[in-house]
Amino acid sequence: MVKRLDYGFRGFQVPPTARRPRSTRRRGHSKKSPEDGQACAFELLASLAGKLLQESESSASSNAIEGNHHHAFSHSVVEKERQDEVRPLMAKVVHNGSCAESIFTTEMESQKSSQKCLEHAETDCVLECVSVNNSCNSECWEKIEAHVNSKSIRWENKFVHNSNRLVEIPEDVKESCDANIKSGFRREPEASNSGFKESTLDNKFSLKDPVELCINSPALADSNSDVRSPFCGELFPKASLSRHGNNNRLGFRDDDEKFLQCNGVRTKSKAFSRPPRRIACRRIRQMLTSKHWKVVPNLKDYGHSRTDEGVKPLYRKRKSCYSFERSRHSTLFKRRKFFRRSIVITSDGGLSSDSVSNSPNKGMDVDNSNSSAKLHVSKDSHVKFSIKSFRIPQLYIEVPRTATVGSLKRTVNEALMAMLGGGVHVGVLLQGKKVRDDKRTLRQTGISCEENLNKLGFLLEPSSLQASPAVCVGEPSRFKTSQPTRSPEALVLDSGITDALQDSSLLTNTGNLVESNHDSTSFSTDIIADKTTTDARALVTVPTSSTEPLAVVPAGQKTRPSEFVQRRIRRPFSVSEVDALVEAVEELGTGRWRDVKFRAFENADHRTYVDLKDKWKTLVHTAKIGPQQRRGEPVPQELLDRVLAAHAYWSNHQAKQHGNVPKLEP
DNA sequence: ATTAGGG
DNA sequence: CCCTAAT
Repeated sequence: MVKRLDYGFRGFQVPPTARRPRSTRRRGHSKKSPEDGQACAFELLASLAGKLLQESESSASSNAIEGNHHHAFSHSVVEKERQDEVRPLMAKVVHNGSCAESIFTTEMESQKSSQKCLEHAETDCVLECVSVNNSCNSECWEKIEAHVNSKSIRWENKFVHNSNRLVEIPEDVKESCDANIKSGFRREPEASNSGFKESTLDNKFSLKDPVELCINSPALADSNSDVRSPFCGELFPKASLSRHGNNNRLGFRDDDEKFLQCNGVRTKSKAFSRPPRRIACRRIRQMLTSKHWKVVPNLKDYGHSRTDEGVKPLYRKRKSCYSFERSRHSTLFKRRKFFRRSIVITSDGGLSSDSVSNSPNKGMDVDNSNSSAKLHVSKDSHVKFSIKSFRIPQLYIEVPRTATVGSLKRTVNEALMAMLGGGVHVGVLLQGKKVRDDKRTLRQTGISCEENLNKLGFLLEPSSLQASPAVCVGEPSRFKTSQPTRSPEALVLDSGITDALQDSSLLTNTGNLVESNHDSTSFSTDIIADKTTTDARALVTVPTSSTEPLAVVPAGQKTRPSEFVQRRIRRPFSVSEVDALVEAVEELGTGRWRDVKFRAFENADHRTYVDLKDKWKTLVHTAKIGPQQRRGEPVPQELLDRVLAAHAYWSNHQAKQHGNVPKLEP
């Protein structure tokens, strides 16, 4: 039968004239303003999470955890493990069509908990055990240490390297430790010959695949950063979490970088942004991008060695997030991309309008320890700061046990980058408290007092605005209602973390400082290097010299970091996405990608209309070649047939507009 | 900002 | 996926 061309391939009501003038059309970006009413699942989840955690913690002492958390969730599962063991709590929150899920692990702070630590201390699994037992406090640690020492436990089998602690788990404790491997990661120059040999974890762990690593975690309220917090869509493979709960685990990723289908949930942490913070963030950026400053990357520390073939930065912010002063700040963007990876620490000159003077390499006293920030007040009334290190909290990663250490590093790096992707906000801590008033002078704040020498701390927090770009992926709009999720998101970090971290430090160097602003799960800022103060949650160790990596120097004319733009992470289209695309094209034709985008991928910020166009191109190609030649997730032949049909139809349609004769519809 | 195509 | 030219 002959189709009326005006109605599209499938006769849908899509009058050609329906196209609004560009000026009135919606912007290509699907992002909504932070103010728009749509509730943010993340936020919701975050609050619930906090509540949950509090509850569990408070009830833990009375051994009455069970059954206390059901009410608050549409779906809640409390999987009880062996008495006294970790109890994973799975919470799923559904709100306005969006859902977010997260898994929380609570533990009983019972003696047995400590007992367990000790028990494991007899093996080479101390670290892991600590991870298992969130409640393992310093006291517990001391016991462990004492125990370890008294037992003269052998550590040779441990796969340890400085802060990179990948521990080999003895056969007899593999089971109990399972996925709770505590590891320390340290950002270090790629070139550093740390002697940390790349090795396959395969033989090191006997864990259920995949291995999940929880890197530090201030408060539950977050995402992988960072993984930053709550998640949406499908959860991790049950198998991986069912038995052995992890620490607060909010993110995940699968090896194929498939995406997590996050129904209707915006990845962007719009809900987390707060005006003040935003302003501060902007301020920082301005400062960084100001003509007076330039960031000089320490290439060695870049983390992306050319020799590593598979390095695929995945956060790379881009236009896909249509929003954001794209054209106008394209240049700035590139810079940001660069900054994103730079944790600027010190420099000489002024760091703030208060004309604070930072001087890192001045051989300042960096004595002992915990406090990574020190200051000296010189006679010239200038205060010099030396920031020793920063710590990145809360990164949740999941990798197959067959992953190599190298890939693990990359993953961590990616997560890190994603977390910092949106830029950072610098906070100042004094006596563990945030100094919020930017107007006050150092003197007024007491920062210039010698007494506060070791009580100063700096923290970097993710900019909630565009933090973690690649976390939750939206589903094609047509799938707004729940649709079974097939593949977990590639990167686990999630803007959600942003929220969690909102008030907790993302990066902190406070030694004896304690973030006292965050209620729930306040995390210890103890420097892990000091075992006696190790906090189970602080899995990331960023010992000493962390300032080396990057430095800010007075603007020069050399460095041209903008060349470090990375390629976006590859995200194969899922069948459902292809289906959505095909349907949209059938209706709209092949020359209206922008419309297709809105029609079927409005929520998938990572799919640009160009992506869709490209995908269609490849789909047409795929449909033409033999099934054996196709690669990747197989696309149902039925869909390919439709692709071909639609392609033919619209080709003719277009041709017809040029005077050719329309064709019959298949 | 979009579209169309080559790389 | 990226990049560009042309709209």
